[in-house]
Amino acid sequence: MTLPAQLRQVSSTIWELPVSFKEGMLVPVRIIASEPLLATMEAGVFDQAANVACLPGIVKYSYCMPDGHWGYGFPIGGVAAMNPATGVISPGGIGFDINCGMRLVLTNLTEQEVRPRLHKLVDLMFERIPTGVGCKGFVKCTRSEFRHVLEKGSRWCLEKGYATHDDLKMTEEQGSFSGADASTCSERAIERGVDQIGTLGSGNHYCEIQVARPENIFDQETARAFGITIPNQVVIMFHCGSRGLGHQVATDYLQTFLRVMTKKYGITVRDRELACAPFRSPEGQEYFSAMKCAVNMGFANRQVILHRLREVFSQVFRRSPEDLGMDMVYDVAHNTAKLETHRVDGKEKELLVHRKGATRSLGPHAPGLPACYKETGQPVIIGGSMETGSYLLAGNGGASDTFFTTAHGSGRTMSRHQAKKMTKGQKLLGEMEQRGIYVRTDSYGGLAEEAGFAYKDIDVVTAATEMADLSRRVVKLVPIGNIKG
DNA sequence: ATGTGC
Repeated sequence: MTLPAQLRQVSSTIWELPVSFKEGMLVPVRIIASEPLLATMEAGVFDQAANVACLPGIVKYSYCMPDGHWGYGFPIGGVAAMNPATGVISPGGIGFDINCGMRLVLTNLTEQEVRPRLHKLVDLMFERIPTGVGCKGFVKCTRSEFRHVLEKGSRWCLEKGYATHDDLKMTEEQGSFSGADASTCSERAIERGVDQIGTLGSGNHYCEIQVARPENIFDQETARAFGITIPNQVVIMFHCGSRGLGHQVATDYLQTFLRVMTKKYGITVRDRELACAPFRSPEGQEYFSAMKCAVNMGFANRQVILHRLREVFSQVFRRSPEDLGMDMVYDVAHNTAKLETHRVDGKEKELLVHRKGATRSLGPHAPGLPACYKETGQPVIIGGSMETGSYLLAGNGGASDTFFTTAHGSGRTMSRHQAKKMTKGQKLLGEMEQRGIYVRTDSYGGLAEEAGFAYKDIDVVTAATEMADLSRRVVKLVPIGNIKG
């Protein structure tokens, strides 16, 4: 595709569109990418990032990460920091799946120990962790109890025996965003979410058994600090979010914002999908609270899935989760908005940072890091396609430019429809099995949509984040077992 | 992404 004529190369990994690119732009666009990745980006990405640059209160740049692609309103991979006093909050800058995120869990097992029981393990995971559209979890929860989940996140899990103190320590914001008031979530949102705690969902959500092969370790010292200490160590990575609850919250407030944005607040946007409200307005604050509830649902969801995983491994290997070393490396969200303090033009400022398909990436010594990661920087978990593997990285100081943010995944290269035309789920499953990856899925059609060829090369994406100094590669993790929605 | 969209 032809790049916009006004796109200017700032460095080997920074590409800038000036405010003259589009009428109404308040700040320039900055695309962070290597040249080959930039060439694969759709025209829509530049257009959408430029639309975001027009949003009231945006500070510094409208960013797009190296895995950026076309999304709802904002590009996926979009990062926008707003001045909270003058700026807006926009659901399109967070995504429908609020607190979609990644969790990585250690074991002290090796691939050699797991292989003989892999089928049993994956089958039991598939049985115990509900997958697919509309799936329900095992946690029986009244609506009023569910409101506690929304207000407390992982802290609720700790109270109910689904979490350890260490789990909370190893979760972004300790698995609980403060200021979540469940009364800002509609009854419909609560209805959709109440029986979905501990469920994986569908689409690109998965739970994977992976191996850290010695030849895939990029940074031995940091790998050790993150708990990767044994050759061919088995780890578990999973990807899911806040399910129906987050989706309904996004839907509800998009509607509200469309109603009040122009009429009440006089804001016009370049695209209806950028519906927003002033952050300090009643509507903006209500959405911010409901979004936090969805964030907490996302953390609780992943925490209960971890609880089930511990039971499954315990049953198959006849050892306790402690004995199996099933400790968390980290849990990090990639669809949120957060009030954070950042240094802008030499001054500390509080900003509302939208990250949509973009991962927080704190560098060494950043406040908010668990003590054990002070020297290494934050573990960053980037999921690739189910065929090609995923990465554990570490946050770098250089990410301060992007408000401490890096990429989140591979990014699709083709539509789900197109991918489904190119292969059949059952055929793919057989091919993967031959290559030593055992997969169970709720939907063969859904599996075909997630084929490796439908995604950008994760090696290229993570290399670009390293070149741009946003995060550095620690270890590539390759799949041997996978359950999918 | 989503009790899947026209």
